[in-house]
Amino acid sequence: MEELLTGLNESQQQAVMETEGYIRVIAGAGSGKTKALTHRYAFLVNALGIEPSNILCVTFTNKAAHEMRRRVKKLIGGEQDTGFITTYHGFCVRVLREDIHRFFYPKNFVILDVEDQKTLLREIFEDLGLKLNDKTFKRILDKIGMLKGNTHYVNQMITRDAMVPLDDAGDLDSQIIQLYLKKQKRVFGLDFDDLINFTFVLFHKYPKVLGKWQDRLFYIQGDEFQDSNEKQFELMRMLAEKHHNLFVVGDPDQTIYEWRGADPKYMVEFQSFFPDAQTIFLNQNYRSTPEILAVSNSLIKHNVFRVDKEMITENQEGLKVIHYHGKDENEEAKWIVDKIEDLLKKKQASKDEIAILYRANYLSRFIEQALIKENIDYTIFGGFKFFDRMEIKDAIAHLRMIAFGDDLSFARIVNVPKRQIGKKRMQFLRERAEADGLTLYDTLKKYVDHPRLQRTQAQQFIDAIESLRSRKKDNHVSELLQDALQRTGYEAYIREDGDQERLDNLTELLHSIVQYEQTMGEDIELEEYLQMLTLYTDNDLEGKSNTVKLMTIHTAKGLEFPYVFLVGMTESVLPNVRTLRDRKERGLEEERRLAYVGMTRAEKELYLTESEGYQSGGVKKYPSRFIFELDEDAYQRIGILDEELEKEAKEYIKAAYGTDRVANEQGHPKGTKVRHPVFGEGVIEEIDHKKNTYLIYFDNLKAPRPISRNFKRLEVIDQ
DNA sequence: ATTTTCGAGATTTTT
DNA sequence: TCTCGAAAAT
Repeated sequence: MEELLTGLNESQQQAVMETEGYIRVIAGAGSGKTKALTHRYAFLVNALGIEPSNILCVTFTNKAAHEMRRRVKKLIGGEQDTGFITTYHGFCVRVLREDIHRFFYPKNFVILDVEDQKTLLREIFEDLGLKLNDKTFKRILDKIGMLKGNTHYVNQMITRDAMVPLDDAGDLDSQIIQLYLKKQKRVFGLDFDDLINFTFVLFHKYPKVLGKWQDRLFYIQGDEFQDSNEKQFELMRMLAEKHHNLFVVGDPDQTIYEWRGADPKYMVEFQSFFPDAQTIFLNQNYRSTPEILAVSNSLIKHNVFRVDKEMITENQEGLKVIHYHGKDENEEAKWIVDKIEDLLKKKQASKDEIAILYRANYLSRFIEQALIKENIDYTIFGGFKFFDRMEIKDAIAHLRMIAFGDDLSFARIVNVPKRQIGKKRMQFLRERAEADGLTLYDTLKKYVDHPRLQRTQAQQFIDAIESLRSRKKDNHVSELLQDALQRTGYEAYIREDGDQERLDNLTELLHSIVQYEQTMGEDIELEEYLQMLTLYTDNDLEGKSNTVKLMTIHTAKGLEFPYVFLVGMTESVLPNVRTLRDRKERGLEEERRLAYVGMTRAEKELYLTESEGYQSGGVKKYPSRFIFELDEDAYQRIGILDEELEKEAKEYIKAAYGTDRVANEQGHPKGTKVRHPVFGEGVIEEIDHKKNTYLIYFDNLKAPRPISRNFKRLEVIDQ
């Protein structure tokens, strides 16, 4: 108990021991959010004697869940099962594994990832004689996504009955969607949205099931709550309805996922959802120097839609934040790399301590080139992932074939290595499967002696799968995989290909499964393992050690680094021009929060860099408005930003959509009566933010005139 | 007619 | 770096 509270300040202690009821902790960057959460969990277990299986703790990423489990285990002892420290989706899978059988789905439903969805759609397109391009794919997927919230859709998916068209508009898209849903139902597939939607329907349709889970979960905790969307919030609210213990942690200033449905209102207006809720503020920053904090604070203050909170710190003073202005990208990159070498040599910093953050992935390019030139090791995060690799997907498909025998896995591996089952024979199988209502694999078994399947190695494939299936129960997942790759000839196939890297990857996969078995208990069911695996994306930061880390600001969320370079701080990149166009003020504020998140990752030193030149479309580059919004005495500028350019930049920013608050305050609202030195009196009809003009109807003119908002000699007429 | 090449342009990402 | 479309080459 003592131990649980050491190293915590008063408000953190309060947050830990405040155990009953609805509690929100509004905690700024670097204030120990995760610490409060882990310590509270440990407090519940150690001091109050609550079983971990009665505590649900949800996070957004597996990585966060993993980190949380690690830290909790340190405090409560490693023996205990912390399985309910998980992601929203992970939790839904657990619920569905227990209760989805109430629907027509089997316990071993298949979780579809994006690639699976693409495969299904591609098949449909091929059948229709069409080609599926990325744009169409996205559009259809979008439309399907919209349907997922529709109860009618879910109700159809959970019954044995055939699908009824959702609308009879009959345009090509809806036909395709109809076919898609039919296919999805046939493979017992659930996509990521379905996991949450089905859980909802399950809870609504079967109050007993909901009751069971409510009973079980005495305490519920939510991390990064400002990023939860309606469904996630609703799920938490439902589960907490019985015991009324919901404890959420978040920072509204770090909401950076509104564009994918997150709504900070669940955090900000927590009190209105739960009137008896309590609020605890954690506003001491333990991460950054006062200088870094001052700069970040001065930026975020410009947001209007905001719960006001100023972060403070008692940390030692450090270096002033630096803004570097370069003449072009190469100069910017060069300066950054020089600075890094400086840090490495003069300050004995290690490469691990340095991070380079940017708005969009393509911005890493120039930095990369410069780093290569100077021979500095680096790692880029957020590129391709281990589990996205072809050979890994194939290997997993073998396992899925043993466990589920689903059409998707079948199509993936039946002809790898070549078994003479190409397009034509696949087509035959698909037709037969459709007619007989069987899976592709069962169809293959049934028709293996059919003339159309002669001179194929179908029988060997069937033998391999059957023999593996018979041993499923008595073997560990890792052993099964090893055997599968041997027996089907897949390993030999990769070996012959001569690609050592692929072989190594397969070995690594085996290794990771063994590790998984060791942590989760060796008798883990194959089916469950596969479902968890689909939800798992590795974005393990410890990948390569002692390298400079490059990543987007989004990826850096929740992380901290002693030295941070926030690069490419160019107007229209950060803030991004498309965000400004699409989402107006809300967009601008989210971009500002993004910059804030980037800055507050830094512990010791923060560098903001940007450069002149031209970007796509020949648009001249100017420093980001966020640079100009910072307190001038809070940072130091390096590089010459001449007055002319600065003036030009500020004009440009004013003219671009989303003029800053100062300009708004200076401007006049719609309907204001004004006097113009030439045109005389008139009324402001419209305000065009893009062109930075008013549209004014003058009493003496027939048509309205656009007048610049910067025009100083426009007087307001008092009434 | 079909493939290849070359240059320009680029949100952000998890489950 | 990756993707997409137009122009060039087969």
